[in-house]
Amino acid sequence: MQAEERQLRIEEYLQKAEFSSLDELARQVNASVSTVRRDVSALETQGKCRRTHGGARILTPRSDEFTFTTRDSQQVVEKEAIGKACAALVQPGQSVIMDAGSTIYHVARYLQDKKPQIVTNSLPIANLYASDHLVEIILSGGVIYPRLGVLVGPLAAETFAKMHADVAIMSANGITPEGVFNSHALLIEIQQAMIQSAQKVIFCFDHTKLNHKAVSFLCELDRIDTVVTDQPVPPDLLDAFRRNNIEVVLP
Amino acid sequence: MQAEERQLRIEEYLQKAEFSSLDELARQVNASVSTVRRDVSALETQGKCRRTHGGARILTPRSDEFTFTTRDSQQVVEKEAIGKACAALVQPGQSVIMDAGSTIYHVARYLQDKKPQIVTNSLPIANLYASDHLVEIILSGGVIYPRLGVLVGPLAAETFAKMHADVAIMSANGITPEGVFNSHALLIEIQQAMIQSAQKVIFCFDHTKLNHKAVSFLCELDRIDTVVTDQPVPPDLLDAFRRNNIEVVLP
DNA sequence: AGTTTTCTTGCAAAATCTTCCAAATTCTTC
DNA sequence: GAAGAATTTGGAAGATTTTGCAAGAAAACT
Repeated sequence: MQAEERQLRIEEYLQKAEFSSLDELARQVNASVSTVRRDVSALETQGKCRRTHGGARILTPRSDEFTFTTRDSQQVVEKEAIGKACAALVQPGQSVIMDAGSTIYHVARYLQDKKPQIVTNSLPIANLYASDHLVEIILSGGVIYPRLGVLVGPLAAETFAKMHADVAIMSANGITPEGVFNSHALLIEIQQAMIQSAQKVIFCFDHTKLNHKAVSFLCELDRIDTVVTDQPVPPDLLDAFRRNNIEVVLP
Repeated sequence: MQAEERQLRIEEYLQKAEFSSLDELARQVNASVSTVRRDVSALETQGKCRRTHGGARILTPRSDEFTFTTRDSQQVVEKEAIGKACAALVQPGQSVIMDAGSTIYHVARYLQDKKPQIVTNSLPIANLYASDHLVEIILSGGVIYPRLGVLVGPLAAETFAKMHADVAIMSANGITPEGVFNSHALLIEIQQAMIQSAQKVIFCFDHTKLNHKAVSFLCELDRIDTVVTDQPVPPDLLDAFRRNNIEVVLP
């Protein structure tokens, strides 16, 4: 590949991913880490991105929850790990319903090789693969919920009610032995439709969500097939998981 | 092969590929790398491409106009003018169906003050106002058409069939006294649904589209209420407009 | 403090560029 | 049509750039 083409592709990839490790970039453009490092340095002098330790990021991150701020850089690492582990559960060519939310966004980033068919109401995920010919994206309709870039409303719920997918990859605000809870009431109905339409249901939770309860009830544990999380599950919750035949996956 | 023909084909190939190595070009035109290198140098002095190490690239990055990296396309000035003029036709608070396409994107940019409710299948327009609380965006569902960022397919058509809006702001590839034409067959059905669902239909055409015919028929002139364009309309077309009570708006 | 990861620097291999030359092609002139 | 001149083409030698790797330095994590 040409040097300029490589740099352009790095730039484009960064636009979508906001942040990327040099390793990941090297894989993306099929070059060595050294070369990518030099490319990123060149792009930095052109003012097109900023180098960080181990990677690069775009200058103007999107102004929503997907922003990688230094504040929750720790969280990002965990979400990356969850994302990678969860993506590994998807088989090549499967149809995947994907929830909106930053954790699920990180799952999406690792799905490219699986050539999946993704059905989602998440604008960031849609943008991630908007010009990728390997990944087919079906976007639900709906009203854009400003800050989050999520499509909500009856149009979105209808879309998922009509769909059938192999897997649903979901997230929520909390999970306890009593079930899964979310704080965005607007999303509940849509998420329930997503769960209804999928053969297999995978939930992703970072450890802060375990045994945490939020306002609205989303679903019973028995609808869940797999939980992906980043730390060992507390005993009482693990018991509940066992009773409901929920598989637990750690990175 | 003639030298000129070779250079023409190199130029054409670059237009398609955006980047190419000399090796690849040599294979394309069936000549040696040395020869192709000279050709590329010649094309560079003519200002038709730029040499890079190991290859060449076109000067104007192939901005699919829709690509989210806000790269500029040709005729930006005209499109801006049309966009501004067209936006002025929208009343505050109206519901507006917006077609996908670069011209309409420029209309969208000037709509913020009108606090409109926008219904669209254009991902770039959706992104434009994704985190704006003044403009409500309803995105149609659908499959993302890779490089264009347009939502297509039955889901999209259905959405518009169910909608009702005050205005539809549309574009197409050409307009003649016989009607409006577009080249993307995938979009025709969706655009027809858009036109059907709107009280008032506005079409935007830059002057290159006037009296230009494309593959697929989109609609008759009598469905149009207003045409916004950037140069005076040719007499025969203007006659047809008058017969169909079409108002013409120039910036 | 010690371990791991990443960065820098220097270097050698690979790829590419320039320059030059000879063969091939085309053009000119007779 | 043929001989000679001019141009184009393909390739080779040496210069230059790019690339990937490795060792020590710096930074981050535990």
